[in-house]
This record gives sequence, C-alpha cells and structure tokens, in this order.
Amino acid sequence: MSSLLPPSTEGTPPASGGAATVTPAFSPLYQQIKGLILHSLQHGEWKPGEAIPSEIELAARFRVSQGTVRKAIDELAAENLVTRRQGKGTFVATHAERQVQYRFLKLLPDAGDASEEGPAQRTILECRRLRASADMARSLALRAGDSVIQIKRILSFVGVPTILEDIWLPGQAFKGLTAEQLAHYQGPTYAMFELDFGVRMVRAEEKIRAVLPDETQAQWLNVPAGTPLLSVERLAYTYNDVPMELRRGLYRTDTHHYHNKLN
Amino acid sequence: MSSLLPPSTEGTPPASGGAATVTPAFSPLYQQIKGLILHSLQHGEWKPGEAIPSEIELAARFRVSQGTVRKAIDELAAENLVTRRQGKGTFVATHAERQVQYRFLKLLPDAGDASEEGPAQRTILECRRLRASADMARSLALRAGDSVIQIKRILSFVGVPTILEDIWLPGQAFKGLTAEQLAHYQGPTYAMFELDFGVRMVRAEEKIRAVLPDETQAQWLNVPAGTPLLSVERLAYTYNDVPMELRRGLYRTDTHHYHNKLN
DNA sequence: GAGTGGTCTAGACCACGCG
DNA sequence: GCGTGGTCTAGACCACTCA
Repeated sequence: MSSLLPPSTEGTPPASGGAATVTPAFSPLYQQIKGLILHSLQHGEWKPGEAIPSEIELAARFRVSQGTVRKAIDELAAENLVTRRQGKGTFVATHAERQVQYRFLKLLPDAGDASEEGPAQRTILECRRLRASADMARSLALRAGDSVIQIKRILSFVGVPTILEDIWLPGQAFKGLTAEQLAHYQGPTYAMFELDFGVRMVRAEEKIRAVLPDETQAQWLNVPAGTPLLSVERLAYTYNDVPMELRRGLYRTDTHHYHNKLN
Repeated sequence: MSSLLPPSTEGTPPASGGAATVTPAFSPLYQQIKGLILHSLQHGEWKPGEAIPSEIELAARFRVSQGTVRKAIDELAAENLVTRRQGKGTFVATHAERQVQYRFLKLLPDAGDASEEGPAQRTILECRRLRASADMARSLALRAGDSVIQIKRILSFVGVPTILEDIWLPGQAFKGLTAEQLAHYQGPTYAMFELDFGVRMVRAEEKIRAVLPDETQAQWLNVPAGTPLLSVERLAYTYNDVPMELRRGLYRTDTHHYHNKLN
C-alpha cells in the first residue's frame, strides 16, 4: 500500500530530481522499515536490554502489515542487533546478557568448557591519552593527532595470564574513561561501553597471525621467550560501519585455542 | 492444513499420546518440509549445481502453501546448502562456483586481493592409506584400525609456499583417490570431492593455535626455523553432522593473515 | 510472455510467558 | 486470559531471466 523511499509516487513522493541513475535502486518496503528501526536504535529511542514496540505497534506506526515489520525485524535479529523472545517481545541486544557474554572472544580452553573457567580476571597495566598516529587515525577513521585512549591489560583465566591486550579508543566518544572503571566493572568491557558511554559494538573483523613476543610481552604472559603466540588484531564497529575500537591481543595457545565455525 | 511428522494426525492436534515427555517437541511444518528437502539433497535427488524444483512444485508435492516451502528454503539458503537466484530458480550449492571458491579458506594476502593471487598451486607430497589411530578414529567417527587416507601437500601463492597441509579422509568414502587426481583437478579440492565421490562438505570447525615448525616443516615452507606459524585444525562435516575430513594446516602469516568476521 | 524467486497483505490460529 | 512472537495460508503483484 504505502511506501517510504525512492520508488513511490503517493504515500510519499519520490523526490528523484537527480540524474538518470542506471540502477533505480529498488528497495523493498521491509528494507526501508528496517532502516527506520535501525535509526531509532542508533539514536537511543530504546536502550540496550529494553523491549522495542511490538510488531503490531510498529506495523501501525509505519502503516504497513505486520508481516513486513516481521521481515525487517528478522534481519535485525540475524545481525544480532535485536533479540526476539517468544511470548515476551523483541529486545535491543546488549553485551551484558548472560548468554552471549564475550560474543567476540573466540578463545576457548582446550579442556573443559568456558563456563568452568568463569569470567576473566582483568589487570589494567595502563590507561592513557595520546595523539593518534597516521596509522591509528586511518583505522579509527580519525584525523592524525586526534585524541586517542590507549589501554593495556592482561586477562587471566583461573589465575593464569592468557591474553595481553592493547586497546585504542577514540577519545571523543570515551571522555572520562578511567583505569578504575575498567578494572572494577563487573561483566564484559563492551557492556560497560554501552552503559557508560552509549557505544554499542555491533560487529568486528579480526586479522590473525602467529608471532613471537618480545621480552616484556613474554614476561607479562609468564611464558618463555620464543613461545609462539596468536596475534589477534580486531577492529570493532558500531552502527553504520563506524569503527570505534582497535584492539591487538596476544593470545597464549598452549592451554587455549581460537575457535571458529565455518559455514 | 496438512502435516507430516510426529506432532499431528490431521487438523494438527498436539498428539501427546506417548509417555509424558517433558518437551512435546513441537516442530513447525516448515521445519518438517526442510527436513524432507534435506533428505532429497542428501540422497542426491538433485546434483550439486542443478536446480531443485520450483517453490510452487514443491508446495504441490508436499501439499503445503508456497510460503511454507519458502521458509524452509530460506533456512537452507542461510546454511549455504542451496543458492537462490531470482528469475532462475534455487540451486544445490557447490564448492565449484566461481564466487564462493575456497569458502573455508580464511587466509588472505596482507596486501591486495585474493583474486590477484589467482588460485593456489598444489604440490602433493604424499598420498597413502593407513589405519586410523584411536585419536583419528574419534575425530572422524570411525573405529580404530579403519582405513584412512592421508594426504600431505603444499599450497603456494604466486610461487611462494604458504600452506603445509595434512589431510585425513575416511578410506571407505574415498576409495580410489589418487595423488594424480589431487594434483591435476582444476578448482577446489572440495569440488572434486563432490564430483568424484559424492561427498559434500557442508560446514566445518577450526581450532587455531600459534606453533613453531619442526625442521622438515620449516624446509617445506621455506622459512627459517623458529618462524611462528598458524596451526589450523579443521574438522569438516557433510550432511547430518557426519565428520568427513580432518585437516591440519600450517599457515605462514608473514605475507598473509587469517581473516575472520564477527557478528 | 512464461516461469521463477521476491515482496506485501490480511487474517487465522498456535506456542509461550506472565500475571 | 491477554499480549507477544511464531506459523500457515491464499492471493496479488513485482523484479529478474531467458527464450
């Protein structure tokens, strides 16, 4: 019935005053609805953990059928931006949920189950402001010289130091972040980012290599020099593919391994 | 309207005539349809690359609406078992397609694009029959002592040896596999498995570690002893979660990196 | 123009969670 | 018992491909 974007002439005029684009850029209604919901998520109309309006409400709001809203939400759910719970509603996804904690951490113990280990113990080694190098700026879509926060920390499992991590965050978005905050917050760091800074990490990409640690790194991880380690370089994004964190981890793989499912 | 499996006799009553199972194991119609299509795929009713019947045909065959078939196929497509092409039909997925070649290989060149490198050159070092060890048997769901084929090979990119791989296959399913076949087949090895042995790899899991090569390994890969390498242990499955291949690769990560997307 | 997958609707009913 | 998401249907129309 109605339509909302480029291809349309009645419910909302097309406004295609531009040049003759080769691709008319047909966009199905449910994609447009998805965009609208995404916009609301992005602008905090509903907070992480909260329920979004029911499908029927959204259908009424956007003047489309429930089925169309459903398909939009289906895609958001597939991208982990939202979580459906039958009988209860649809909820804004959060890194604080018990079930999907450490969603981005693929390191598993060789023996037993991650749940046996319990959560990682964090040791903050460093937390300071600095100016972005050219490289750093490019990765985080900043300008060279912009403020950046660097964090260095160790994650230990059952007392064994296993991950040595450097984290870089755009200073702008994380004003006032302190080492204490990082050390004392219970739960995933990404959950704290949501709560205290309104920054939601939505997806990430990792580049993995095998490397040898330098002396200092070997000491922090309590391994002999010459022990091969996994270098995991992660770029994490918020909405709209905006990069918000660069992380470089050194993983011990003598007791753990990086686990990946391929489909 | 109709239904096909456990929960039903016709209108679709709950059918709780058995012991008091705590979970009635409700299975939606489209899941049952999915199972039926899966069964046909598994038993080769349609070969890799071929089109399966249209949604309308399948709907008629199973006596359900097109929408129900659609949802079943949607899931199969999401699992990469089938590929939809608007205007043409739905096709049995294959590892031989140009687009998704090397679906399971996550190693990318640091600079440039994988397409620039072109396909890997294969050097077969070994291809022999042996008896499964206890470990091997457990991984491949065989009995210790069952026949296993072991392949050792090198993959080179633009002439540079980059991956040293050991592959173990259940001898039963790969009778008659030869080193020549492995060396001369154009295209992904998994495509050859489909064509010559009717074995389709559907998903896989990898365990990744950083390791140091022994002398022989270092020589094959043409790297100095002490060069850290990625150890990638892959277990690949056919339909029904049946393991069909165990693979252990040593990846050089001085010019390449393992790339992973996290959602 | 015929056939295929893709979108959209409207309505009925089901499973689930909670009060 | 109500509200939510989940399933199923039937039918109309759209976009794409190919002969």
